[in-house]
Amino acid sequence: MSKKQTYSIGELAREFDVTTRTIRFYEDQGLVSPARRGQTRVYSPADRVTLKLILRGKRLGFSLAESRELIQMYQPSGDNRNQLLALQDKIQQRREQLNQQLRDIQALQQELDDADQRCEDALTALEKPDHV
Amino acid sequence: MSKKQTYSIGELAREFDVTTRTIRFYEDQGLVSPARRGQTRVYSPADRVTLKLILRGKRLGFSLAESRELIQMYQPSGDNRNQLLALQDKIQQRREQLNQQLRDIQALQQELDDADQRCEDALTALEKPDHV
DNA sequence: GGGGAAGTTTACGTTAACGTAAAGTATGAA
DNA sequence: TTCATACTTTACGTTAACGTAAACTTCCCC
Repeated sequence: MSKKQTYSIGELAREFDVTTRTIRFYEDQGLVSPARRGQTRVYSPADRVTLKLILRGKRLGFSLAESRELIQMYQPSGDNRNQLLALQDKIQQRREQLNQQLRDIQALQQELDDADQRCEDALTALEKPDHV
Repeated sequence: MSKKQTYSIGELAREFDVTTRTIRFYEDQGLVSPARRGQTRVYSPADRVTLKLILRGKRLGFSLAESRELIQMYQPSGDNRNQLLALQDKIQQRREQLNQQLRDIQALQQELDDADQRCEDALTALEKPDHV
């Protein structure tokens, strides 16, 4: 009725612009565990979300190990108090890392603006060589 | 009068929490070019800024090649019009990449908040087992 | 003048994250 | 039936970003 319920490995590879090798590698590393129909992998919408998380992590420079942690934060095995507290600790650490990245991005944006301005100035100087 | 004018490789390594091997490696890759006093490397404040840029790039998941580009944006060889225009193009591409990272961070922050909330709920449920 | 600390070069080793190739299976169209 | 396409496993290859070790010089201190 609504969205597609399963995906082939090729479909996901095309959608996320990675190779099937990459997706199988993530499975090797225990990041996704698609169902099987015979030999063939069958991915659920939840698997697709997991892939999205991994690739978003990649764009932020996360290693696969870090992304694995993020994914586990999504499925808290909420029976043990200490595990939950440890998880909150990790969540807090991630928050701080993200805030650092935010500061880095803002600094870089400022510097790109400056660099752009210097380009403009240099171009203007080229157009009007001795216009005082 | 004001700040220190030169730095040894060891000083910078300590300040930025990397090994001297790392700093020499960056030199190998053409990212920094410190002066020499005899054999010994002598780093200027500008070299120090360059290192800062590299490490900030690292925190954002940039490769050294990408950081090299960023550094070159900082020192525009402002004599050629086409080079300047190409540089502005690259600056624009970087801007877009940073904006993507911003969106990724915001999405992740939201999800971390959700995950944290689920932890809280699970913990609360543990404390008050059958409080209706 | 003998350490010790910090610097140097050279070079092989290591890890992550896939790439690439080989060889086989399944399935639908012509 | 044969061909193309998409899937599978297995396994060796590759690149980036350093780590690590060896062997050497310089300088300072007691």
